[in-house]
Amino acid sequence: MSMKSIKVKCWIETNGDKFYGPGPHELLQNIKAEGSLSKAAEKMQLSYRKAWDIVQQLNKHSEKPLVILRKGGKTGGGAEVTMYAKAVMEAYNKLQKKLQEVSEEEKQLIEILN
Amino acid sequence: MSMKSIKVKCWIETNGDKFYGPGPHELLQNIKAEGSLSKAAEKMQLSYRKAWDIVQQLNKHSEKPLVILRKGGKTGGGAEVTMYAKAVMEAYNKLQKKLQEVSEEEKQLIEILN
DNA sequence: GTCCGATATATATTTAAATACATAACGCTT
DNA sequence: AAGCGTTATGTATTTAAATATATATCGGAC
Repeated sequence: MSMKSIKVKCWIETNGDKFYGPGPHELLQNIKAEGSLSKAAEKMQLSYRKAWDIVQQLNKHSEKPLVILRKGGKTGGGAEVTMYAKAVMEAYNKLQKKLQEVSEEEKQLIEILN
Repeated sequence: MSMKSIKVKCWIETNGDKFYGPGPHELLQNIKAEGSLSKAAEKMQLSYRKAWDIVQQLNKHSEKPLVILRKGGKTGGGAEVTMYAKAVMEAYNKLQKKLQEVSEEEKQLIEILN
């Protein structure tokens, strides 16, 4: 037997460039949980440099900022996601979940392959 | 204004490895149209080598072959997709189309972003 | 049996992405 | 003013994917 399964991925583009997808989404989740960009990156085995770049792109192409980065202070600094980001994350979760459900209802392709 | 749009991609995995997705799908379409693997690859700006590898993986992980390659003969050789492949292609098209529709109905994410 | 146009396959090169590394800057604490 | 933990940023290195190149093979046509 072959054990085939359907996967779905969705993302947002702006002017044909990727803006928000699984990678940024996971990063935001980790920032929310850790309160630190470096820890968030480490958690998903991503270089800090790359994680920082992602945050720049997100904020640059968004009407309102998604992530606030602070340096210095008693904790050395930190990162947090905005309320706005939380709304985006939730809507994205909802869409991804729905798409996965739809793909699993549509059994035709899997049946043919097995 | 930001001109944001939702994109969706689906694919089939077997044992956690990608089996059938947008790339192979486009290649099969081109093989069907051209009757030649080299022409099919050229059409989508893909190296022949890579296209050939994709065909091997497709046939290797499928119950029935998806592509038949022939060498020699009056035309020098050629490639064709099987009836089975045509069924897979159609089912995949249908699923991809449906997912795109669902994603566009779910306006919530786009509304938030704009 | 030579030529033609396609597939078959190994190896080398190129390319793009990601990582690694190094160093600076910040602001609070002591 | 020195130390801390974090963000900030340029540059070098590594890695993986894809391509390029070269050559062999097949089988019908002439």
